Amino acid sequence: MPSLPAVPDGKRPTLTDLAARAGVSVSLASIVMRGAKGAGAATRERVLEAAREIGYRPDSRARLLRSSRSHLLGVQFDLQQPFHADMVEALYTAAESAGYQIALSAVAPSRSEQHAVETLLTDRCEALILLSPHAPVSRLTHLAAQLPVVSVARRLRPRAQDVDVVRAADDEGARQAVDHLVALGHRDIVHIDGGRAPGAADRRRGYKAAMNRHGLADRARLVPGGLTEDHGAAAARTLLADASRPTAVLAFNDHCAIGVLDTFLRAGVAVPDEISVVGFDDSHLARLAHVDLTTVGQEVPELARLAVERAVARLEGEATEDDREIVVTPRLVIRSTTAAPFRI
Amino acid sequence: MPSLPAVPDGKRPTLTDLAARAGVSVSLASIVMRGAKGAGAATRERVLEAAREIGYRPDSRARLLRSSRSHLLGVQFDLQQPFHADMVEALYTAAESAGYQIALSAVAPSRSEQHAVETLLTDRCEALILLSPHAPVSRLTHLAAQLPVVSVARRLRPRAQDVDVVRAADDEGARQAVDHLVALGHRDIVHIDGGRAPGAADRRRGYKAAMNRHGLADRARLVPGGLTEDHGAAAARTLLADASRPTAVLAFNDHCAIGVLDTFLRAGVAVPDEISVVGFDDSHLARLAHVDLTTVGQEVPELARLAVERAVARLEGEATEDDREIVVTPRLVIRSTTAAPFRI
DNA sequence: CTCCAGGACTAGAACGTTGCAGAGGAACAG
DNA sequence: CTGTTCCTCTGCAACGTTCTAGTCCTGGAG
Repeated sequence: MPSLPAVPDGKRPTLTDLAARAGVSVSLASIVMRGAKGAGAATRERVLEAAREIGYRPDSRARLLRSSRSHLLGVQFDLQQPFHADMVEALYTAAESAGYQIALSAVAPSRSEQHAVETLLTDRCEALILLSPHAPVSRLTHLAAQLPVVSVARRLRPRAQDVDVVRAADDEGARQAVDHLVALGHRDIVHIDGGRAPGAADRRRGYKAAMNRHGLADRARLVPGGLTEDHGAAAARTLLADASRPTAVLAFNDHCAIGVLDTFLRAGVAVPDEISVVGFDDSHLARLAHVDLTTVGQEVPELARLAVERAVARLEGEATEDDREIVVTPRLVIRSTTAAPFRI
Repeated sequence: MPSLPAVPDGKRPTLTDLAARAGVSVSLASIVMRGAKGAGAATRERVLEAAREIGYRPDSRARLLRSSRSHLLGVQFDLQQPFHADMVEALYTAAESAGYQIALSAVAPSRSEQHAVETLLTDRCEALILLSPHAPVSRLTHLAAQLPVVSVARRLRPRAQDVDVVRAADDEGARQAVDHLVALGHRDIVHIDGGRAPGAADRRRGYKAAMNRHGLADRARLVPGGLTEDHGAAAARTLLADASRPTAVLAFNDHCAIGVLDTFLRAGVAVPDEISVVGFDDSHLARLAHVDLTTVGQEVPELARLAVERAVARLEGEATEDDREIVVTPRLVIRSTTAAPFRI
């Protein structure tokens, strides 16, 4: 015999069941359940009581089907990026306070962006918030022809038609980091970059510009890196093998910086005594007590709030056409991996 | 070619639009779009072509509303746990090959489990897969009275009524780790535990039992730890402050182990030369080239497959009542943080 | 030639909601 | 007492699908 149905009757209770139980019409039950006005206090209480008794739960699909607005924002994120995890959390609360809901779709090695977006679309999301999307600009514009699209943390150049961008000022962040290091007395500052990752080009540019401005153009040096600990570790090994070791390193992101830290540690190079390290993102990794990494904060809650705000503005037709890009100034968070350089 | 705006009036195209465009009835268009049989080859092609032209996309909400089955599995996961990220990825593929879809709902400091489950329920998920849920057993059984519930990685004792459990044999994993260390020649093996975290009690038990079996009962030693790097780092500091330092450490999970590694590194204690370290989970953290942590693998794809399989079995009434718990044997992955102890 | 099987196609009723157009009353102003 | 207004409540038609029960063919068996 097949296992017993989860619920006695097997069926999940509907508005009709609820209405019957409370002895009112379906419409009235609906009114009560969504807290609309137009129901008497006594009846309201009776309906709510009945709902509790039979364990009634509104069916969001039917609800959304009926009202043409779904109030759903689709969010595409990468399961392996802590920065995305932080963003998703912030997006939940930002969306909630704007009266919207979030539908998540994950990207992973075995699940492409294309696939992720596909499911969000069939779920009838009204707008898409894509975290550091890698898709070609052509695909993004094609999407944007169908519904509002916000790209977070990935700058689009040339600006993609109809695609909104919310991002941190990566160049400015790199500048802040360099300024901080220079103020401490550093002159040999290396940047381990992020290759083709979203934001990497801007961080490179900001780094170079800042070095120039401090008259250190000839000391500027880029080392190829990437987004992961492994990339950082490899770059750090390159630096260690070198005759002239820098006194400070600006890594592409926190992950990368941690790879750097770890490699230095293993090689017996003291941080920050012998070398200073700065990360980027201020993800929760950086905040771990034993890491305590100086890093450039991306103001996650702010980015999330703006992304939602922009998506909603497009949906309600409030946004103008000439402010497609919102840039948030990052904020340097000084912790314990930077200090004045070792003087000879 | 960049197709033109979906439909003149800006509305997303529906089956009716598609049918009109292709010159067939709505029913037939539906048949073609879901690949059912009952349509001629020529017509089929014509409808598909029309769908491409107007950019038609089925509306999953309407679809699910109509067919009483939603084929949706709700997954609750923690944004901050890498192990969960790995599981989610595996769940996507497992569900897909079982003909089901996944709806994600995240747990985070600012978003409770209760809230996460709430949204999954209103989304009409047919079953719930909860990754290391912390909810009290009473709430789980209450949920399970409404729909099939699978708890992954959290053992429920006493067995909760109607709740399925899929988990790794945590005690067995701890045993494997201890056996490995003993085989290498270690005798002073410490376990940094996970407190009240799901699985922690079993790992403690497995550790103690293994130590007993090797006649090392009097050397067994527990140090309070936890799930994060910080917990591991704190525990490691305790060990370092001690007069008699162990030669090997079994940490509660990879995160914790990494905190331990880092602290040892900073203190100039060489791993594995002076002390061996073993983690738990084989999350991608452990696989990073510069970490290369010996760890107990949880067989993520297998856990995911079984969780989906079990949920589906309940839904289709195929599962019996007396095999509520599925236990998967973990597998020790030996990397480079373990070696024979330093001999005096 | 008749009959029937079966393939291609269609009409219309669900699914669980919400929104709209009203039906009854009670309260109140005139 | 009449008319008006407001409030509570109801019935019914959507929303975009799928499903059931057909209709209308074509062609092959008898």
